Amino acid sequence: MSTPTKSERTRLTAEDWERGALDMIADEGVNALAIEALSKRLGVTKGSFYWHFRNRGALLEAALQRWEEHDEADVLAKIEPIADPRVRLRALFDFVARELPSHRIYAALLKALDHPSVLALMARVSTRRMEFLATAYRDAGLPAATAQHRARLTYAAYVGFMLINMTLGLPRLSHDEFDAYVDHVTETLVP
Amino acid sequence: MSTPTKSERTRLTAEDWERGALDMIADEGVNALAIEALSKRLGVTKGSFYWHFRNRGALLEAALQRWEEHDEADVLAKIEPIADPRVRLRALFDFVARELPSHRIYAALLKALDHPSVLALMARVSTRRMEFLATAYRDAGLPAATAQHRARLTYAAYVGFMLINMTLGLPRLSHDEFDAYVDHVTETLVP
DNA sequence: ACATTTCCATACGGTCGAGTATGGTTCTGC
DNA sequence: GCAGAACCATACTCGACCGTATGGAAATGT
Repeated sequence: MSTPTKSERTRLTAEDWERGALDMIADEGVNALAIEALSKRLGVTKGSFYWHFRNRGALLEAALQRWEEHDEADVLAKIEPIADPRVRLRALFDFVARELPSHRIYAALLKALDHPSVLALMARVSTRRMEFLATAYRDAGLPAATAQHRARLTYAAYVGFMLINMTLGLPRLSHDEFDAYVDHVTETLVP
Repeated sequence: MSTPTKSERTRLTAEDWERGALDMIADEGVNALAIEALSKRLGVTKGSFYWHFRNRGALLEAALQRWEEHDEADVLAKIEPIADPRVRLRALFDFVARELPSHRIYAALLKALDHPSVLALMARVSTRRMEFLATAYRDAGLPAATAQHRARLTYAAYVGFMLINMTLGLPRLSHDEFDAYVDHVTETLVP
């Protein structure tokens, strides 16, 4: 009855390191991602790490790519099929409320734009999400140019909100306040 | 005819170090602010630095405080007296277009929220600016609660725009595109 | 003019974390 | 049940900075 997926005392794989790296990023930020600290967290030593990866940058790159492909894509996958643009956009904002691991990582990455890899990733993600929003607004009947602007504004509001509420240590909105805010935003931004 | 303000071969003061630090932050980011590198930049050695400051943290703290008091305050000072809220908000957005040193630093700080001092500063600045916006919206006739939400939304859009356009390496908007965007934003957000 | 303060150079010690070298242990195929 | 591969531990080196110690040069008062 050996359960190899259980994290008891089994040997590690590259994927384990990547997941561990993402956990660590979510908890302590990108700059805190040190391989010796992560090794301790995983119950091994550096010797293990340097068998799986060439160096620290390779791990970060792999972890970010994993996040981009999995978590990031999941968000759009769950929202994209929603037909009504109003509901679709509303769903997008609602995602921010829940403290999904994906969003915790997003917020952590927002704090680490110093790093070139993180910067490049966020640039890709941002353009992708803005295009998604532009499509939604066109579906809602806005002319192309207006939809483009509104998409930019909406994404800016989104990322700005993430920054203000999750990244900065400002007093968090209560549940009711957040609902009222989201209502206000949808009324203001969604045609 | 000695011109002591000229940066030829004069001795340094604490203020010089603070300004130099801000320049360096604007150019290469907060994490690149190393005292030996800054010393070289200023044409002296570490020995000078440790006469003026206790350590690196003290310099960063002083530089940030300087920015907060001077550059930061200047922005509001120029905008606050504008009576018409529409024009006032418009002016605020217009400031983003110009590559003022103050904004370059703001963008650099946005990339370094990992650092506690930077985080605390940005939290202060954000609340201050949001309150400023809330006042503007109340002056424009919005009810208090709505004004609060709209202020949050506007500031989120502002900081998000800074992030997308200045911090991330995305293709910058042309002058015309920017104007069109600002028009769209003011029409959408300003009552 | 000379003493004192102010400012800077040089040289050193100390830390933190990345990366390497090398050998030991555990798995897997045959 | 052993050979080779996969995985990990231990013990280093090395570079980048921070911070300190100390003496010298430049300004400034008297």
